[in-house]
Order: sequence, then C-alpha cells, then structure tokens
Amino acid sequence: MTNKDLAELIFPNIDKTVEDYEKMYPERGNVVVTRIAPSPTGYMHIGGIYQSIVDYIIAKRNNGVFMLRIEDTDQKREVKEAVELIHDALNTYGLIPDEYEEDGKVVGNYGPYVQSERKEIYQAFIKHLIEIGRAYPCFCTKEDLDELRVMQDHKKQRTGYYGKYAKCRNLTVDEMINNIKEGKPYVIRFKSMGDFEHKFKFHDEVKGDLELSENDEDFVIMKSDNGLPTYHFAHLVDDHLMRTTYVVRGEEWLSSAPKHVELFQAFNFELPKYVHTPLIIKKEGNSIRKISKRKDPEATMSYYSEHGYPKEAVIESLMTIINSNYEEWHTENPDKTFLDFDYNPTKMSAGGAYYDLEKLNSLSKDIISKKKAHDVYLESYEWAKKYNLKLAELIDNNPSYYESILNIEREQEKPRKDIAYYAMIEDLIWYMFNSEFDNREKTYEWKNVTDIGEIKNILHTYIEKYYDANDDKDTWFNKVKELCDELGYASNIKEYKQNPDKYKGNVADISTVIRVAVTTKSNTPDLYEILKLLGKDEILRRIEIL
RNA sequence: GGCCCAUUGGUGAAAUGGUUAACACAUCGCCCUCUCAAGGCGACAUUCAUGGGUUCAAAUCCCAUAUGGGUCACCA
Repeated sequence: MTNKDLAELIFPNIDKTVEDYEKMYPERGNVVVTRIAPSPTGYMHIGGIYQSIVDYIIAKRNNGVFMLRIEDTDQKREVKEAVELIHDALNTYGLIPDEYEEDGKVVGNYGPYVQSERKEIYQAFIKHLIEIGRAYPCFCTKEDLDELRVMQDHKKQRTGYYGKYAKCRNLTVDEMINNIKEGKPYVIRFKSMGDFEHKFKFHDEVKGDLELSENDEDFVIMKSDNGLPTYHFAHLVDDHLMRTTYVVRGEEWLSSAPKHVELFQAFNFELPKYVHTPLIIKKEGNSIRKISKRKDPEATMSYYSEHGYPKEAVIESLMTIINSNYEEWHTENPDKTFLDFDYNPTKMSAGGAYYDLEKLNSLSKDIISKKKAHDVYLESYEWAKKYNLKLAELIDNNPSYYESILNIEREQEKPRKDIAYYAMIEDLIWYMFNSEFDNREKTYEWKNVTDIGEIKNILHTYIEKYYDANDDKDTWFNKVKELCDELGYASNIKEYKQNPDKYKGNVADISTVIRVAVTTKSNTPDLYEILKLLGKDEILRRIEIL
C-alpha cells in the first residue's frame, strides 16, 4: 500500500487537484490584496476594526483589493447573526470590502469567502500532502496527548508533537489504513522537516528582520470532527488561492509564523508579506493585558454605537495608535482623510497599542464641535432612534428647535466642545424641553445668592423691567448690568474685586440666578441664546414655578 | 519553563549616533470671561528600566540583568 492509496482512502470523493485550483484562481498580477478574516463569534472586536483599517489603507492606497473572509472552521464557537454583525461594523466605519460573501451572495472571483464552504478545496490540498508523504493521519487520543505533555513537562522538555514524540508519523501506511478501516478517529497532521535548533530569517513589515526557530511540530491541519482545516492550513490555502499579498494579523500570530513558513515551502508557494500588528492593550492598575471582551466593554464595537460616537472619531482614535505621527499630520492637513495618510507599518508601536477612551473623547469632542448643527442633528437623531427613544420623540416634536439648541455656540471659529458622544446630549440639554423640565426632579444649583426672596426679587425685576426678547446680545448684557446697578450688585467684576464690601455681589451672581432659575444648572452654554430659545413666556413660567 | 517581542514623563509617544529629549492627552497655574466648555500663555523627563561596554559623541549600537507582554490546542 502506498501514500496514494492512503490519500484515496481518506478522500475518496476529492477529484480536483491543487493544479486545478491554481487554474481556477489565477494570479492577479501586481494587484495588492489584503483581507480581514474574523471568526463569527458574535461581536466585532475593536482589534478587528483596527486591522481592517490597516488592510483598507494598504489596499486603497495601492488601488488594490480588500477582502472579507469569514473564518468559521470552529463551528462549536459559531454564533448566529455574527456574520451580519461583522458586515454592519465594517459598513458603519466605511471599510467596505471589495470581495465578500453575504447571505449566499458571492462578490468577487476568488470565493467562496466563507471557510466552511471551502472544505473540498482544503481537502484537495491535504490529499496532495498525504500523497507526497508530508501529511499523515494521527490516531492519538486527547489522553495520549495529555500524557505526552505531562511527560515532557516532567522531563523539562519542550512540549508538543514533534520529532520522536510524534509517534504516529512512524506508523506504516498499512497500519494507518487498517486503523482507518477499523473506524478509529483521527486528525491529519503535517509532517514537519524542520529543525528547532536551526534559525531562519523572517521579515515582518512591522518588526523588521527577525530570527525565528524553524518549526518542527507535526501540527494538526485537519480536525477529526468535521474535516475542516485548522487556522494554519486554512491560512495557507486561502491566502495563497485568494492571492493575498499582505497578511495583516495580530502579533499573537507571530509565534506560529514558522509553521506557516514551512507550510508555504511544502507547496513551493510564495510567502505573502506579513504585518503583525501590536496588540491593543489595556492598563488596569499595574497590570497590562490584552483588551478583552469580557472585562472591557470598549473592546466591542457595539460600545461605540451605543454611546453614539461619530465614526470619524473612532477611526481617528484608532489611526493615532496605528501610526502615532498621524495626529500631527492630520492637524496639519485637516481636509484630508485617513486614506491620504502615508501609513508606514514600521512606525507602528513596537509594544502594545494602548487604547485610551479619554483620548477618544477628546478627539470626538473636537470632531463633533466642528460639525454643522444640521449634521449633529441628523446623526444624533439616527442614534436616538436606536438607543434613546425619549430623545427621538423630543426631536420629532420640534426638529428645528432641537437643531437650534445644538447650534448654540456652534458654527463659529471657536465652537463649543462639550459633546463627546451622542448619548451625552440628553444630559446636556434636557432643560431646554418644557416637558422634561416639568417632569424631572429638579435640584436648583444656587451659588452665592441662596435667599429665595432675593432670588425672586432679582428675577421679577429683571423680567418686568429689563428683558426684551428682541435685544441683541450686547444690548441684552448691558441690561443685565443695569439690573445689577439697580439692585446693588457690581456690574463690573474688576471693580467688585477691589471693593467687595460695597456690593451685595456682582454681575456673575445675577447671571447665575437667572441661569439657575431657567435651567436649574449653574453651568450651561451661553445664557443669552438659552433665554432667546426658551422665549419670554416660558422664562416667566419657570420663574413662577420656583 | 522554552521560544519570540518589548521597556522614553501621570498617560500615549517622537527621535533611526551629534546643539536646550518633539507632539498629544491628562494635571496644575495665569489670562480671557456672566457660569461651564473652549481658547491663549506657561509649568510638568538634569534624562530615555538597571549595570557594563563600543565611540570624540548613545535614548539611539553591543552584552548582561530586571520587569512586562505574546505564544506553546483538533481556538482563531
């Protein structure tokens, strides 16, 4: 019996050969091809968007192709609707793949783009490997492998299925065939010819030239339960056949790069360029760790949707950790987008990339402050319809009023920067809505003037003698000052500071009384604008219900 | 434990052998000012984990140590 018989026994229905697939998926010439290859585990990790941005930039800046490939070889972990979630996330951030598959619709000539649909392709490649003696079935049970590991640990040997410990590699073909015919479960392992003591040069686009030990492990390339390949083998087949030129993946893959190198060599395929990106890390006290879905809500993209961060802010914040010179570049080139930026993998942070929500907030405030009121209105309305129905209803009642609120201290040279994400809006402006003002439990934040009699005196005098809705801002403020003079408050703060005893207070105190009376809050945007939007009747009403 | 990667201020970082170690966030102070936010100005590393070496010259090159991270699955 020969390897060919073995291969035929294992894959009787696989007729196509490696050569057939080479012809089906011809080389793409000099086209740059990148891909994002997430597993459908039910959420989109921030690392996925981070890598997608890198993929997208590399592809787009070179007029290349950006693919989305779904890595669903581990069907135990698969979650329904996860694929949809991945598409949504990419669409949200404008990282639209050129080739992908959705709801059975395949876009692109190198599909299928879902690994579970590529089973026969993988198996054809594995069949070839068995025929040439570079892969074999392994009948070791989980217990056998546990035992091996314990023994290796005990003897202080490197753990793993390699060399003399790879006992199934020494089975004769006849023994293998008999085992299979007896129905023993098996996996397919790659037969390594590497030497762990021997180093080779490996070039990574981020880290530069590295020296790695050759792989000598007979690692699993096909699983026993479903005949699907492991990541390592799928990477070889897919990225070769899809003609990927840049493999962008997390740094955690660097340690298995030797496996991939040996696999590519076994087929004599050209190695793609590898871009091992730094891990996104999180600091917690003194410990540093990978950002994780379970512990860090901001690891999942839904966090940003729920909070209502503008997509540009998220991209911007990620760009700053992709290349730290990005921010400076962008302030110098405010009209350009991240696609105009000259991304340089060697400039990626060598250690971990620290994703900082404070930084995001700062960037986001800046971005939102520069938006037109109408755009903030549209975006926050879209957000509210999904995540804050009450706000959506308030907006529906009077869209132009809402837009006017957003326009306070906006669309000017130094716009107000107080909104970092749309979920903040309600807390910032609720008092502008009469219904909210009435419904809420109110705590008036009085400051220096707290005597309610004096407060009412100030307010009544103001509204009866001085307030005129038609005043422009200067006139308005001058009248507030006149009010001060009448009631014994200093209209000039500098003067007040020099002679505090001559006055009951100053213009700031008077303004605060008016501000708190109509908003309950001591800190608000421009008071003139607020009064104007509220209207005299409502101001009066709010004074009366004090 | 083996292998690999990293280590610059409160934080993210720039600098690729050559004057006073960019910039940003945070913090603090002053100014502006009706409050807040913003803005303006300023402060914030005698020093680049530690110890040796190479060099006229080192954060930058070399060696060792320490610390942190990644990985060692039929998970990607």
